[in-house]
Amino acid sequence: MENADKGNASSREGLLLRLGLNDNKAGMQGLDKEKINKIIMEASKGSKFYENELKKDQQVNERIEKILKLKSKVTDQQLMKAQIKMDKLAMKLDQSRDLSCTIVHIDMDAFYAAVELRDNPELRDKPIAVGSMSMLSTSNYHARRFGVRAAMPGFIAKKLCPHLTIVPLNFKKYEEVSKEVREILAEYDSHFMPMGLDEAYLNITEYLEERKNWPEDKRQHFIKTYNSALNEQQHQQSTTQIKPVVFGASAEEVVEEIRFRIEQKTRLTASAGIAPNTMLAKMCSDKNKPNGQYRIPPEREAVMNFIKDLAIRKVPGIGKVTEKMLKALNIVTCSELYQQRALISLLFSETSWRNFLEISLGLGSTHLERDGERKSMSTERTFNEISAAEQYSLCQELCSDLAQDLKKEGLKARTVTLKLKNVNFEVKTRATTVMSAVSTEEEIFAVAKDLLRSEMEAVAPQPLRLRLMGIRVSGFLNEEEKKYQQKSIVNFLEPGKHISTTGLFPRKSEEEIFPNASEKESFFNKKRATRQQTNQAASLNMSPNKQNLQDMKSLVKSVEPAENNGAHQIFICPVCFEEHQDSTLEAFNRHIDRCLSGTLEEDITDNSKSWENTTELSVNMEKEECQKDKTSKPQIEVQPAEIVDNATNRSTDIFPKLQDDEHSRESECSLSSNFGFDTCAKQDFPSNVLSVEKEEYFEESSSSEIKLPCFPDATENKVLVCPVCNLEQKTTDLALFNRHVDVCLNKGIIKQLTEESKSLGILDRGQNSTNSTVGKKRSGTLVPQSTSKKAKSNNSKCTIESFFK
DNA sequence: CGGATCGAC
DNA sequence: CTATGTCGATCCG
Repeated sequence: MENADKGNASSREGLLLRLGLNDNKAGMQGLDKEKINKIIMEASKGSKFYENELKKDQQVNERIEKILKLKSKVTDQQLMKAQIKMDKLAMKLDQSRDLSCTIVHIDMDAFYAAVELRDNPELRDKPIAVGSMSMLSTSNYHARRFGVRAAMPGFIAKKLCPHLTIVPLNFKKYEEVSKEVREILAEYDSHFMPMGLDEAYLNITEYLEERKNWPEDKRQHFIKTYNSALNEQQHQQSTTQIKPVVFGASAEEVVEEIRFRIEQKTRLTASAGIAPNTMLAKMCSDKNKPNGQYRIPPEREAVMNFIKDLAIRKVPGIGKVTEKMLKALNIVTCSELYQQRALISLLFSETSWRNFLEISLGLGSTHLERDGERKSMSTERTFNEISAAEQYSLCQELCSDLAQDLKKEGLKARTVTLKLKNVNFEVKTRATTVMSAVSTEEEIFAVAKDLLRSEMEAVAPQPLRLRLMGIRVSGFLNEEEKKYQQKSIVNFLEPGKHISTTGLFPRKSEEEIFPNASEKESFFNKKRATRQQTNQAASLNMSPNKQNLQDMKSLVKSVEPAENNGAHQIFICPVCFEEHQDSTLEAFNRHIDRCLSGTLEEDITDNSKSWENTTELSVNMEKEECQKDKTSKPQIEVQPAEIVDNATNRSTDIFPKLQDDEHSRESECSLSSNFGFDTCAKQDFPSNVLSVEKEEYFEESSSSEIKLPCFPDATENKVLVCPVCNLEQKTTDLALFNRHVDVCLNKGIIKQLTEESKSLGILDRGQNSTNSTVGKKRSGTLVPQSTSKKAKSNNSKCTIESFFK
């Protein structure tokens, strides 16, 4: 589905984006951008929703300020080091670039709206949107000219476009159509990956190979012509298959064929992108939409060209917040993202900057991984404010729905999360992980209800004023765990009983708080009445408070007389899952304690250990176990460090003072900051100055014999580019170059831009933007520390306030 | 683990 | 009147 905000990077600021303001290319019949913005603003102003948007926007601004503060503390040395690190990585990535795949992204045009239009010819040529007065899923292109977009509430859309027809959602229909489309897609790639109902990725690499040998008749299709004046049945009769069409074997023609067949079969159009990886393919499908396609040929240069001036906002995974943060760093396009790689690596998390680097090199995944196992399942509902009793009922209903879904997939979950959104649109989530996994309505509700109650108590005596409630379950048991779960001691606790990690104090029962809850809303009550019976018994509260510990003890003990008079009670340790025939509870407890402490050596008997201790411990234990599993993530290394030279095994200072010639045994290594977009340096740094982790260093040095890739238009042999100012140096003399770098570092030489650099277009926008737009739209272009501090403060301010004027 | 946030459809 | 529902990922504490 189209994203309301996408393609809108040039719009003023984040908030406007969030509200769905958009540009209107040449609004012939529609509204122009100014009008659209005004209307949306008027409709939004003062609403709770809007207030909350302001708040969120403010939070983003605070994040930006933090980042800018961080930036101002970055030293030139750090930057330089980072530059080298990133260049090395960039080169490595570039070297392993895989252009051998042909990935296709298919995107149905205005899908829901198109389906509705197809089935309702009267609506043709009218602006329509699919959804409700409170939320639109999509709109047709006609409506978009009025600024009506997906994710916009219908009532605002109506203000923008009073003649707008809003059609309610028909999910079943869309699913059917989607299925028809998928049948076609499967012929080209049986492992294609659907993304929602209207999009899919295909890897047609293999298919293309096969098709090369196909005879013409296998590539032939027939055109059915539809007369829109006829109805469906008449179509069937009147369409004789006449004109044959033959599609070739090239990627383009194959995709033409796919789109042709989709249109023939569904009478709906699709757009498509063809590229060597998914990221590019996705962006390509956007390029000639609607009803068009675009291909990036599998050449490095073509990729780089496409990426070059592309707004980062177009990149899948970069949303409005990231866009705004990068914009604060003066980064709007992908080449700017590349240029700032050193800085970025110091300001963002490793996963983020690695991602950014790959984006800026036009890299993406070349294979379609089928989605792994489900991680969570949830359901949520928005409603008008309701009473506390109704909130409980609703909660139960959600649990019921969820339980049904869980049943379909046969899943059991360990974590239950309650999501609440209050009438001010503030969202809160509260979660508990239980020892005994849950799957039935009662089990889930037993947990969710406690969470809900806690939240109620937190604001009491005020009621919780909610507009949305949701329940999510996660932490699913795998097959093995499901078996264990049946055997283990937790089964002694009745299903649904849980050991809460929160709420260590006794709570009032539900009835205490809402004495007449069951008398209030009759409609909820029928269900409720029946459920409560089953529930009441099972969920009297199992938080590990003292009262409940009693319950737990008695639960365990209660099993004992029945079987064998307590003589040889069989317990299953909740930690190691082994069976124990301890004669007493204490003995068993000691075992658990040992298990928990990790030592199964002979115990130092401690009779004071109680269930209380063990249960608390076992909860903590569970946590620790989980944390052990997590792979510790590597820290970003900013400190000047030592690195051991592979060959000589001696420590060398890492700071990149360039060594003189003789030491530079070399492969080619770029220090250029305009890697891929402009002329690049091909001079290697001596490897002992490389500021990378050791492993990487070794890797690199072992591969340093093989030829490193050339960048597209790298022409001359030895062009040195200063890692500080990003400029080419005319000299090839390392000593001279070093001096330049030193000067750069010491004095912040950035202003001294050479003319040829300008003409190459490798300059930062910020660096030479002394133009007049500053203070208007693009206010506060960020300039590297040395030149302007005013710009910075300017920047953080240019948000909503300016809009109000 | 729990909570908040982002991003996509 | 009237601003979604579901899911995965990531970051921080």
